[in-house]
Amino acid sequence: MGRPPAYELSAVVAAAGELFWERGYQMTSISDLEERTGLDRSSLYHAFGSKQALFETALRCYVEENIRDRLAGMRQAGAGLAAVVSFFAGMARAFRADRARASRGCLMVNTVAELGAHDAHSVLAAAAYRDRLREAFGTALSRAAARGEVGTGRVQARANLLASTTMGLFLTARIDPADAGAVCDSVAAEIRSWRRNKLDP
Amino acid sequence: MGRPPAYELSAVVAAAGELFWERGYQMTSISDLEERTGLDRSSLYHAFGSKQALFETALRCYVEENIRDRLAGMRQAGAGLAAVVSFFAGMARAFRADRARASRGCLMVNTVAELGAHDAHSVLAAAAYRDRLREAFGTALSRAAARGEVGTGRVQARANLLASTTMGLFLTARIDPADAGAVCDSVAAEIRSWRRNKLDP
DNA sequence: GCAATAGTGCACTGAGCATTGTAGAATGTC
DNA sequence: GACATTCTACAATGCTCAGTGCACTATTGC
Repeated sequence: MGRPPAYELSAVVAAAGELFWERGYQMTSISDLEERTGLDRSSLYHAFGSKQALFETALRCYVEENIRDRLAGMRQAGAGLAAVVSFFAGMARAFRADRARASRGCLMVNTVAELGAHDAHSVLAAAAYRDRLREAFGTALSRAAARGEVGTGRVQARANLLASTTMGLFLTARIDPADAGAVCDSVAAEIRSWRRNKLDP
Repeated sequence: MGRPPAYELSAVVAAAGELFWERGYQMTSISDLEERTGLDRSSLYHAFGSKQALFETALRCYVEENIRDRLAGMRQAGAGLAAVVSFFAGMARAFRADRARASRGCLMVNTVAELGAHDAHSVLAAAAYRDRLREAFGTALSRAAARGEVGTGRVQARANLLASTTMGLFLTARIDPADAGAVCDSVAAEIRSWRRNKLDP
């Protein structure tokens, strides 16, 4: 009972996330959020409690929306080295497809750089994000190793390296999206060269 | 003539840079800068004109102080693949030696993530920073190729990739410095594996 | 010592910020 | 249709911020 909300919560969170993604946490004011979401500040505070809480919700939503699908290909049963290459090919495509969007980089990456040690939550969220990347790369590389596509020795080290590289790509995209696309191609080429030579022992 | 300054300009710039590095541009207030530098805001404004101008000066100083020496090893005449490996070994050492400092990442990386497209100067500075990294990696890899340590085909692509990876490492360090050290080791291992097998054509 | 010059200390300004309070509007239940 | 409940609009709160104005101090050149 009571008056029904005039908005859809998920749409508000998504709109807020876009704004935080464009401008960063601190440069986004409540007034900006009012304008973008169409809600009055009183409604925002009623629904989320604080700017910080809205941001955390938006960040969580962002990660789900933007990462899950991207990593899905590497978690499939048939995934292997090609799936890892595809991930970076997809990144390259995304960077080239929408320059403006690509130049925002990644909200999670931007957040850890902006708030870092001053906000415990963002460090935890960033660690979780990093671990999801690592796990996905690790899964695909493990399968590649099981199939003999690559050696078994450096699977986790390489997965961690690729997670770090992915974050670096988002930063590179903030400097120049088209250039970041080219670096994605280089990463893909490097990964392809991990393929064990059939003549090797 | 006139009253002499009671401070040393370079020390003030360095102190301001440290603060910006710890807290980021926006979270650093003029009051914070007064406290850290020991100068009154009137002196700061007299010397630099604005918070933005002080930041740009501090950023320039930071890049010179922190990057030049790091890259020096790769610009020497005798540099090759080992110099590139050494660069990442040095990064690993630094990350492990001072956790608190390492968790600040890199001021330039943080800045491009925080201010990004909203401050044209920071994008230009970041591009220059990226290009310095690329050039240093490119120089060392070219020499390595000339000596036959690695193939000649992917030198610049790999240099760009390593520049991107380096930025990713600084972000990784913001999440967990010790872990970033481990990733540095993985990068070094990967680079070593670029060494052309002596039995190859 | 007496200008002229340059640096400093302190109070102040106006703007913008996140957050809150309150009055009213829209719903369900009886 | 009255009530409880939930949402919304708008105004105001107290606070911090970047930047400024001004009186004062320390120096140089004469």
